[in-house]
Amino acid sequence: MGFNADVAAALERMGETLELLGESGFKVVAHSRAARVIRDYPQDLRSIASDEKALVGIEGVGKGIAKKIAEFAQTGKIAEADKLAAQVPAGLFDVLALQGLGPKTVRAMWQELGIESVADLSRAIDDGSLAGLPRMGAKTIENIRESIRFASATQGRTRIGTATAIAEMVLERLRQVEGVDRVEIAGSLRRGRETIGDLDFLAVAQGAAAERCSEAFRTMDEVERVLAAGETKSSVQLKIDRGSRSGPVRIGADLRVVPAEVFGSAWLYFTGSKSHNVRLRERAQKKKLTLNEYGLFPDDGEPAPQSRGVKPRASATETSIYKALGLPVLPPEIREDRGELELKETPALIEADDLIADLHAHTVASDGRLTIDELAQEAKSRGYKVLAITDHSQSQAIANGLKPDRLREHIGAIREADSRIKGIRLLAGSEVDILAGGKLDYEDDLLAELDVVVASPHLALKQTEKHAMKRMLRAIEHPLVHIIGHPTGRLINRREGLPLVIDEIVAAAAEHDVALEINANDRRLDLRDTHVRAAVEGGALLSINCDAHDAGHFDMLPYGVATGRRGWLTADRCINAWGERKLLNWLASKR
DNA sequence: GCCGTTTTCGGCCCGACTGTTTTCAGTCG
Repeated sequence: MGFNADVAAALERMGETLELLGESGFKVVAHSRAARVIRDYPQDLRSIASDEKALVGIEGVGKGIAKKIAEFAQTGKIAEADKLAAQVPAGLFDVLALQGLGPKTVRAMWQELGIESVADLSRAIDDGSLAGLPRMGAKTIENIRESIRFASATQGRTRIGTATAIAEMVLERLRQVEGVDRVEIAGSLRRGRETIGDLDFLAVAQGAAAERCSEAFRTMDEVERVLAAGETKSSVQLKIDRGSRSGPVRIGADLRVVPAEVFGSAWLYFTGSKSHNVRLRERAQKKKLTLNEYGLFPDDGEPAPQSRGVKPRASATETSIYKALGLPVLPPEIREDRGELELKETPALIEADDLIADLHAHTVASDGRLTIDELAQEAKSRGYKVLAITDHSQSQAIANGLKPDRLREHIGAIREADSRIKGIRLLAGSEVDILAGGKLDYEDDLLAELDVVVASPHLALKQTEKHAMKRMLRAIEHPLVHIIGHPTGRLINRREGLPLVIDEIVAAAAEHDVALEINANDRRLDLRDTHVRAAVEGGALLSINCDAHDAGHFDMLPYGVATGRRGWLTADRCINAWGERKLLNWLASKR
């Protein structure tokens, strides 16, 4: 999708290539780190690609990478990367991606046995030639066989909603184990990432209880494979059959069991992100301290202070460690090494309780499951004070979109319900299609009758950047539009969505006082976290909505809120978190 | 390849676990 993502992918691949060619690990890490920073960068780097000084100003980008970015902007490729890639068989990257196989082993397979793909590897297992490699015993081979099987049965990272449901099931089980004082989620799920690689759990227990906890974890019915079973750490692969069309969900899960006095340092460590942790350790080193999962210790130059009886400066809580490092306490969602260590105080990020309004919901009039009354009662029961009912517009024939006369009738029904139902304010709205050329799906006189216009792209989502930008800017500039719904139209793991230059979209939204949606549905989460960050930096308003088509969809609000928090969103910039009067005044100002 | 109020060269975060080894390399997070 955008330029940054393309450059990042090229650098990522280059790092893997260097790894397979046996280059220094530090060089590899430098490439993958630059790739990550560039992928997350809130501004489109194309605009500064010729400005080497500006590029080098980005953390993790030096002269070498800056030149590659400039080259990529000019020619669409990196000559050196292509030259290196030509030396490595393309199929080898899939081998490197297998669980348990790293660069050293894959390189040996390639150099010694001519293995160039997963298929080659399978053959080498079957014909016995793999066993000829050093350190390649029967168990290792069996593990590789299993990893190949697991990889072919898994499709990438798991959506946060699915991962949350599985994690809660595991939590409940572990919390029932006798003598286990506490169990918490860590890892990317705690940080609220849109997709989850592995589930991470942290338990507080000691002695026999710790063993019982690990045992309970490894013997759950859903465990398909045990990868590690140590004293403090267990690692498994889960298979959960949820009776869904897409088949069973497979996901890895790790459990660490620690005593209560080191809980904080362990939780910090296992929550990550990895690069946030690296930053914290660097910070610790500058203060002549050393940080690991057992605590923050004075650095005496020797390793493993915890096992030498050294007393930690902090370890029981995350708060105590951040404080001892001279940092504000940083919420998990922003622990991504995206500049959070520069913060002077804990940011007041938006919380679910701040939201008094949902401004995007569907009824049976189009493709929702609930009537106006049912939807209103559901929203009210969840504590909302304002609900906008926004059924689909006429072009969405497949979703039973409303023709103008039906919409006029619907507006009347919503107003009638609003006068009758107490305790929640109902607004008449529409989720209006932004047609391929940027025109809206209703005439202006009808749009003007609506309290809320959410303008969204649904069709023609494979447009070129040029067409997509023209289309979306036209919608943003429309004076009757309040919110741009799921602005890119992406579906996680399924569809890229429109290739938008996000800082230009943000600038236009800020200029025209239009809010950009964070659609909380975990299939969408659109805008995504890095886009939200760009919007926050660029001064645009945001709107977090559940896009409810059914009662249960309101349960997805936390994912939208987490995405907002990951983008450093504060309540004052989110229209759903404004007071009722301020919100209604703002909506009315566009009428 | 990146980075620098001790450095423009010489560092670069830290530990658990596994499997194959007689003391450790490789992988992972």
